[in-house]
Amino acid sequence: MTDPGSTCLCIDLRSAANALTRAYDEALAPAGLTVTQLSQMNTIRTLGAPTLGALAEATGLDRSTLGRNVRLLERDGLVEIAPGKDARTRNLRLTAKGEDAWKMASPLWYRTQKKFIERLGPKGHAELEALLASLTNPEAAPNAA
Amino acid sequence: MTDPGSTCLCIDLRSAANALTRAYDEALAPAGLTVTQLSQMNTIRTLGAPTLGALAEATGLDRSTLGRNVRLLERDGLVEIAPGKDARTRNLRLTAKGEDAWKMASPLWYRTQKKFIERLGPKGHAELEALLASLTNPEAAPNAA
DNA sequence: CTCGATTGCGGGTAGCTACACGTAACGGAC
DNA sequence: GTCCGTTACGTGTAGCTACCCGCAATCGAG
Repeated sequence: MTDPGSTCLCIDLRSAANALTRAYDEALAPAGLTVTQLSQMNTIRTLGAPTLGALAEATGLDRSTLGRNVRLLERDGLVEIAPGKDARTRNLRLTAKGEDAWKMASPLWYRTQKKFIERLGPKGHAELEALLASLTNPEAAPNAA
Repeated sequence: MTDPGSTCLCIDLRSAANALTRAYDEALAPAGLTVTQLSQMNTIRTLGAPTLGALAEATGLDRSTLGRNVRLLERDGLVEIAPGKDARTRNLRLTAKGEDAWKMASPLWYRTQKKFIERLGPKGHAELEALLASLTNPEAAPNAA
C-alpha cells in the first residue's frame, strides 16, 4: 500500500510510466539513448524518411515536442534533418552513427521489455495493451457496463 | 493501428499517460490546477503536514522533483512551506486558498475520472490498476504463465 | 498571375521528472 | 563537549511534453 488515497487513474498511469521509463533508460544507458529517443529513431526508421508532422502523428506527440527531441538527436549526430521537396518540410533519417546506436540499443531494449512482460504474464500483457488502447482511442473501447 | 511498430510497453504507457494528462489538465484548468498539482495537494492533505521526503515517498517521485513542484504551489499561494521542528525539514500544508482550489478541482477531477472508468468498464478498471501495480511493485505480480 | 487560406515548422514560455553534487542540521560514539 | 556519519533539502544540469503565436511556403480561387 504505497499510496492509500491515490486511485487516480491518471496519476497511477504516470507513476507506472515514470517507473518504467527509469528502468528502460537505465538499461539503454550503455547505448547513450533514452527510451523515447530509441522509440523515435525506431519510428523514423520504420516510416522511411518522415517529416516532423508525420512523426508527430505516428507517435501521438506534439509537433513542437518532436521538433525539440529530434534536434537533440541531430546534435548528437544520430539523425539527419534535411529540407524536403516541399521547402516547408524536413525529412528525417538516421545517420550511420544513428544506425549503430540503434543496433546497440535494440537488444538492451528487448531484455528490459521481456522482463516486464514476464512479470505481467502473456495474458496480462495483452490485456494491458488493450486497456491502454481503449484509453487513448475511444473507438477501441469495449465499454462493457 | 495508430503505430504499427510500437508495442514498446514503456512507450505505450507513456503515450497513454500523456493522453490522460492532457484530458485531466484540460478538465482541471478552470480551477487553475494540473492533475499532478491536485494529486500532490491531495497527498499533502491526506498525510497531515508531511515533509518533502514523506511526500516524495508517498508519491514515488524524486525529492528534488517534489521540491520544485511544491515551490510552484507555494508561489501561487496554495501551499505553505514551514520549517519543521527538525531544522532540516519542511512541513507542507495547504493554505486557505489551497483548500478552496482543492474543493473546486475535486468535482472536475471526478467527472474526468468517471469518464475514463466508464470507458474501461468496472472490470477493466480493476484489471488495469492491478496490472499497473504489478509493474511498479514486483511483489504484487501474479506472474501467471 | 495574384491574393487569401491552409499547411509545416520554429521559438517563447511553462510544467514535470530525474540524477549528481553540495550544504546544513542532527545524532550517536567517545 | 567534540567529531563523524547520516539525513533532509537545495541547486545545477538535462530531458520530455505541451500550448500559443508567428513566419514562410504552398495551394486553390478568381
